[in-house]
Amino acid sequence: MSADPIALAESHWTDHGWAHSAPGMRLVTTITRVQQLLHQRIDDLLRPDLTFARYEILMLLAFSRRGALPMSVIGSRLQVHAASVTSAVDRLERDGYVTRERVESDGRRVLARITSAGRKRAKAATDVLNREVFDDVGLPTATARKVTVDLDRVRAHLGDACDAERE
Amino acid sequence: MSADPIALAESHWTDHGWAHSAPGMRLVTTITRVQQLLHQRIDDLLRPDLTFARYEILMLLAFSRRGALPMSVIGSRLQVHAASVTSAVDRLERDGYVTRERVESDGRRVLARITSAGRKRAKAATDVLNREVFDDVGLPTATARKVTVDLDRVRAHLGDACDAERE
DNA sequence: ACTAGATACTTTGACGTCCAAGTATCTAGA
DNA sequence: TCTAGATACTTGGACGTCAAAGTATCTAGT
Repeated sequence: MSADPIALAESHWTDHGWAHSAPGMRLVTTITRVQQLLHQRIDDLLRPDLTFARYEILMLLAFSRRGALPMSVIGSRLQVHAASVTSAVDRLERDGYVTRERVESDGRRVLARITSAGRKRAKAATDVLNREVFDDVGLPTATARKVTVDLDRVRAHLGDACDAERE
Repeated sequence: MSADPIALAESHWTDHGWAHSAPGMRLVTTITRVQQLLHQRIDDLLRPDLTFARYEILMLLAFSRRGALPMSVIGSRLQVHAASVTSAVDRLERDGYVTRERVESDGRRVLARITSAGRKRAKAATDVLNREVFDDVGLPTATARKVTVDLDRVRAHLGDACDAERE
């Protein structure tokens, strides 16, 4: 019997009469585990002043035309809750990578703006992540692309608007 | 241009000269997003008394020979930090699904034991998750298996001991 | 001109993640 | 017999997730 906890769980599923659900269960658990490993690795590389969540916000701002975006747009683009954006931007502001300013023409809106220290940190973080994570995820590029296409179908199935719907 | 935030990010990556890293970045971000969607869906189905983390512990105990396991074994099997096990078992105990008892022969060890209410809840939760998530993840079974195999290679690459190492 | 409803953001709280530190117990070796 | 080092678990804290609620601002319609 395998020592892999996920393979073990699949065996249990089958033994208990849920063979039909076992492949789906194994895929879901595997996705959860891979995400956990990736995030541990990425957070290790970005420590102590960045996490993946904060890094994503910095990159979004770095890519934007004026280096600033309303908080609601950040939440929408990263597909996270407004409260999560508030929390992460709080820390980026604390560390001097971002500033916040109210939009004069619409008092409801807050712009998060990347600072030059933030741009510099974003660049350094990207260099590390490209080199240590993204350049080699353990699959040949063609396979990585194929897995992404398949996972886009899972995203579409779960309600995400993504490119899988255009195929 | 695509409205998919992840596809957009890949375009930015390529535009900034990081084309080599772009497929890896897209896969990593897609895995993160799929995991987020899956967990939102699963937690919605298990609310209000279970989360995926707690459900996994219940299933581990339900599958075990005596319906009880030391906390350290739970952490090891689920590959989470001991403090996370403490937190989740606290809540399972609060809700009457699990009890805790110190091992007489080894005072360091605490056994978590599933109660009959816990078994019943685990069964009901499995029925719901099998029907609503695992039976149809948006991919044909053969494709789901193939993606799992590929993600196992990513796990192995990141240091997990799993079946990918035996192939 | 006014207001109900919508939008934007923050705050509070629960949750589970990990890290670091603390407490309790066990054990191999001297 | 004793103790240093190891093991097991809990606690405190930071973090980011979401839900719910609160506060502030905007706007379409009357």
